[in-house]
Amino acid sequence: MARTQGSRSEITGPLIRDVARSLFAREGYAAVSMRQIASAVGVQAGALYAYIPDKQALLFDLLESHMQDTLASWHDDPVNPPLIRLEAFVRYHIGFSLDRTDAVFLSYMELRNLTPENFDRIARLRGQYEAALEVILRDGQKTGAMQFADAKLTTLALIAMLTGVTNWYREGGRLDRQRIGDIYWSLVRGAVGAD
Amino acid sequence: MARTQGSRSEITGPLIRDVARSLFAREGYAAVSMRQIASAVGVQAGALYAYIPDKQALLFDLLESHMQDTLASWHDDPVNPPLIRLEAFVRYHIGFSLDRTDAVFLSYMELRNLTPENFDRIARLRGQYEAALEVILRDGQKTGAMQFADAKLTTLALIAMLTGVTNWYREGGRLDRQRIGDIYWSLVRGAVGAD
DNA sequence: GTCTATACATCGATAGAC
DNA sequence: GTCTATCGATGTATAGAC
Repeated sequence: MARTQGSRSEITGPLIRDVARSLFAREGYAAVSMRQIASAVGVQAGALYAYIPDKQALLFDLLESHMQDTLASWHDDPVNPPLIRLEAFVRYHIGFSLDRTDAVFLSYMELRNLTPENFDRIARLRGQYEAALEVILRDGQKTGAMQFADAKLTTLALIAMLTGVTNWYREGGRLDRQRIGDIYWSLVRGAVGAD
Repeated sequence: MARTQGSRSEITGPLIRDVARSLFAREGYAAVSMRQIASAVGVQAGALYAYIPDKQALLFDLLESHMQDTLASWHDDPVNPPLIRLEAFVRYHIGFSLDRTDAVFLSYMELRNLTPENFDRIARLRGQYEAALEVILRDGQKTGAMQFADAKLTTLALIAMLTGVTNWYREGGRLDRQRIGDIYWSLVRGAVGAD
């Protein structure tokens, strides 16, 4: 199977996604042109369409793969005490989010630029992730290790709080990741009445 | 001072801002055209430029006036105990945000579409608002009414948590505003170690 | 697989009539 | 103050050569 001259499909495909993720995060989906993406990749605009059907599919692919990664990388062990599981979730969510700030940003910033069908699919994945935290909270409530008024609201409140880290964190800043995890865990522990 | 025929400046001006705020929030600044705004207002696109210099100024005006409203409506009384002041802030922030979900959404969603100069001005206003919460937390820490590791991080974490309400709240939903305020206040009270 | 070239729509903003 | 008309730039996407 001879290679076409100039063919670099094995790197161009992923590169398009990397470039698009970065540009979308920085300037917004609607503000970024296909020409701009192509230029950063190092090809002409027309060449992009050998890899993706259209711009919308590119955005959806970025959001879907991010949500699937997020779900697939989280491992909960219901055998452990709820507080141990909650601490693991907090540290996982912060670490995972800080490793992919662009994707995290896109995943709640560009939902409105998805078609209704694509939006529903992403919302479903997001719901699954929220459920992963909610089940821990409900278990903790059951065993008496945690105390709060509403598991659903607490789930949404905690995820919003944790995800907010991506808005201000800068590599090499005042606090390292371990310390940030410690601080947020103590906030969460208090919020769920586990002191 | 005779009115020009067809002139409706006293309503068209504010209407442009209302329409733009709503459209920008729903579809994003970059995705909304001036023709779209004009159509929703009920004029032709060219007429918009009698009220605003350009699209960028329209966005900046929306964000700036929202941040100034947010700052101007908040009243803190340093004489009160820190926990009382914190509860007031929590309820104020939730209530004020839910009254203006579009503006709140824009104010952290469209920052990247501001020119650098405009961005700096909005960031400065945002910093003032964060400082309003931070001073309460530091006072609470001083008096021993609150306990947490880092006042700056706690400030950002709490604001992210509270603002998140705008992402899921729907009028006529399962919980009314009073109840939502109660639930979030108990989460915050726990987070700052005030139990 | 990538290029050049281009079709066709739409963009922000302006000019001049009324 | 608003209209019609339009400029010049830019948008997504496609066609056909190599």
